[in-house]
Amino acid sequence: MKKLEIHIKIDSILYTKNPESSDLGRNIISNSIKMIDNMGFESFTFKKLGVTIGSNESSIYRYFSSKHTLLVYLISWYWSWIEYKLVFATANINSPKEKLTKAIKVLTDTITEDSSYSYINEVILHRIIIAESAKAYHTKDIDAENEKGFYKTYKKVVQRVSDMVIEVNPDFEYPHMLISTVIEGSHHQRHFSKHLPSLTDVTKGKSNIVDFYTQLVLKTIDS
Amino acid sequence: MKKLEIHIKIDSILYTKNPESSDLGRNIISNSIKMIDNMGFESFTFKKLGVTIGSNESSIYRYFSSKHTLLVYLISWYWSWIEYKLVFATANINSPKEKLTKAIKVLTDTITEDSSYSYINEVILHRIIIAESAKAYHTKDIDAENEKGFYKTYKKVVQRVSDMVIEVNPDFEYPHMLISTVIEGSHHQRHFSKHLPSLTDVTKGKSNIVDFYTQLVLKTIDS
DNA sequence: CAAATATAATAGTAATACTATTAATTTATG
DNA sequence: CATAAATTAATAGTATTACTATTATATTTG
Repeated sequence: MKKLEIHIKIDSILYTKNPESSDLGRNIISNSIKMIDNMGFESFTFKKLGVTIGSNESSIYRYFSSKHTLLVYLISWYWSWIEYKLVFATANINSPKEKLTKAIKVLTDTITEDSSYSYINEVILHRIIIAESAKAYHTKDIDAENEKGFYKTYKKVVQRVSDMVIEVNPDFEYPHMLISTVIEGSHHQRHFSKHLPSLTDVTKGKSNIVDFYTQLVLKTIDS
Repeated sequence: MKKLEIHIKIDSILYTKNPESSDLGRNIISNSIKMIDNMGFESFTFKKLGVTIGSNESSIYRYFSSKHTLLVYLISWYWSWIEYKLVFATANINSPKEKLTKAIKVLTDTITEDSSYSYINEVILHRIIIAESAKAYHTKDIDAENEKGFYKTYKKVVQRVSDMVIEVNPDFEYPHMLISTVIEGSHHQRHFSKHLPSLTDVTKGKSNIVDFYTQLVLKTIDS
């Protein structure tokens, strides 16, 4: 069966020229994802990207004003995609608890399959989110960027799942804290399990992370 | 009453020359803390530090081989200090639950007072931990650095509090995940409450963060 | 007081994260 | 189909960074 071709629209504040609008733009996106994953965000440069895509550094600057904005673009795309997955996973489910459980799975699970309809490899992008996204909002410019709407899609996801928490327990006081803790926490756990395993209790094969955060949420909001 | 003068010993892998051993070294530490807090880790350079302390860039390199190792040194100092606070806060308390509660407070609370015995301002250092520490372990070199023992003090703290979790509930399967989630989570919440408040439920004046994580831990490990 | 050590001063390097200019190529439209 | 407009490539250049290396001058210590 053919996959549903969703289209994720990205706010124009996140680019100078829309990368979806040309081959070069799409090449910038798909190859920057691969390269950031391979060499890490610090080592990644527009010059190196230009070499691998057979294009010039200055041409890339016509799409993104800096490598930081490119990272923010990727992160924003990721959260829009997660929101789409959330909507899909929770559609037509009446039980608030079941809905929330499904949502937590979407937020905390691994991504195993690239949807292949687009030039964006979600499996690799997920690794970038885990390894690099903290760098995006740990800058001195965060307030200015937030005002421009750079983190809107992330905030939307947190809001959406916080609403599900409230559906389960309307008296729970800290839904946003809980959900942002789960999101950031699960990313940390995946990072730690790879590099600082003594900070986790991840055992091979088992998807402990999903279990752990599901239990954590359900027990915490239990009244 | 005079404050207890504790001494925090830092492993020699974390410096080239021990900064505690000279005025210049102590100046490097105390001023780098102030400067990183003021301008952010990216904008901070050894050249700028040299200018403010009236010393030469190359002299600073005799203490730390890079600004990254300096950051790791500061983080390591912070976790040793937290471990000391943990031991102190939980001494002579018999109830496992009370002990754990005190420990969570140490991990998640604000730092309001600089202990003033040393050249290290803990209030400012805490801000650096919140804003910059993620950058230390989100590098391509993390595995090599971890092997050298760069993150030992952090891991010790997680282990110590995980043990307290097990004291309360010996059957709980994910103590390390829980505690590292609490630590990273509380730092995120403090960062978000300042810059992306819609991701939190922090209301002015109240120490919601301590409350939230205390509830979260106790409920999650409740059998 | 001499030797060892620490620090300062100076210079230099490769790379980064851009900006600016001009030229070549492609695409749109009248 | 021709011309303008837009896009991309090529080249060059800049200030800064994160260092390293060398030499000179202080300072400490045995």
